Amino acid sequence: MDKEARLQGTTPAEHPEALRLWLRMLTCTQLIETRVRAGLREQFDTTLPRFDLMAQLERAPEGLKMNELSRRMMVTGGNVTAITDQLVSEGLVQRCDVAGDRRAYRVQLTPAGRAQFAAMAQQHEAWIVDAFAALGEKEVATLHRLLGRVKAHSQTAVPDLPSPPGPTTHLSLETS
Amino acid sequence: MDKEARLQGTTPAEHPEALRLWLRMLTCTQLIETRVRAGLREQFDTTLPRFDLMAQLERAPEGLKMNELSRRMMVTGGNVTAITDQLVSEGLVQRCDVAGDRRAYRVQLTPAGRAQFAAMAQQHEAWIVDAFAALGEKEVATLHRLLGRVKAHSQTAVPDLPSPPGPTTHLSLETS
DNA sequence: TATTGTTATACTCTATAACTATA
DNA sequence: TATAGTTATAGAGTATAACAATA
Repeated sequence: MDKEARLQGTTPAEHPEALRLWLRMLTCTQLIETRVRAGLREQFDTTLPRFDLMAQLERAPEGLKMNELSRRMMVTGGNVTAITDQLVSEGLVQRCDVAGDRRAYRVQLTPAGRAQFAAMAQQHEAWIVDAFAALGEKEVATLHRLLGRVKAHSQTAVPDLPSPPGPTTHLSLETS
Repeated sequence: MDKEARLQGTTPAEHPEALRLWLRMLTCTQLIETRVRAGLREQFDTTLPRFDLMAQLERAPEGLKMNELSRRMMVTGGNVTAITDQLVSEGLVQRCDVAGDRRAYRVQLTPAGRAQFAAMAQQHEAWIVDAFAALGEKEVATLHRLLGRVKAHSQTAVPDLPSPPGPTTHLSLETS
């Protein structure tokens, strides 16, 4: 590959700090995510995508179509079907017919699902609060603000990767 | 944005800022990671774990044992074998006998591997620098410092999850 | 018996694509 | 023909466990 030649001279390593920041951020994210996943599994026998799906429904009391769930979870349809099937079989969500379109239906939390989600959400928040307990209120705000800039830049830049392979999981919750 | 607020409204929510920060951080991480993965695949026909393995070797010119690679990559041995096999078959790394222990060997970058890694590392750094281009030097430093506190807290706390399921990938690079 | 590394297998999370049934 | 949803399959990335050879 002659790509080496082409890549020469792009950055003479002027910004190693960005690299260090990235690795640290990745480490933090993984530490927290691993903890959340383990907690969800051990305490609620569930997974992050399932939690995510229920979180979406919790915010839409009238229910969501598979369509909408897929879009909001940033995941393709087949996966949503599989997760929904599981949750239905456990009585946590239900599929309700949509009047006027016999192809579609709305997925809703059942009372049992709503109750379980409440418990999970509370515990989830506790994990997250703990994860950032080393920071003060102001520092959390600073972090949030700076990452907002990073996010905005990442989302607008690079139109040559328009519809990438897709996120790995459950990022859906950041709606902004 | 209003959806975020609605979500937080569901919980008693004394610390919704931590939750919002977490979701934003997760989004940022995934945006950058997705981009890096896509770039590695498209421009170098490789993956993040492969890149990570080569990065480890680049820092250890004398080579590393499978053992060491496994530990540094925070991944179990079978996976390291598989990745190493691939890289060997492409001539990017080689297995050298270890004098005095016929069970083990050292894995080293070949000259071709070293050359390819140099190109990849340069491009990788460019992606990362771009990802944080919205921030100034001081802000990058601030982020790095604050996340250092988060990391330290996450690593020391919660001894009840001693050896968790393990990270998803390539975090190894954060050595500190 | 302990350690190094390999092999075989399985699980999680995701994607693509072919398919059914409505519209 | 287009859309809603399902099914089947594949792939990346990881884990565990049984195994070989050597220590």
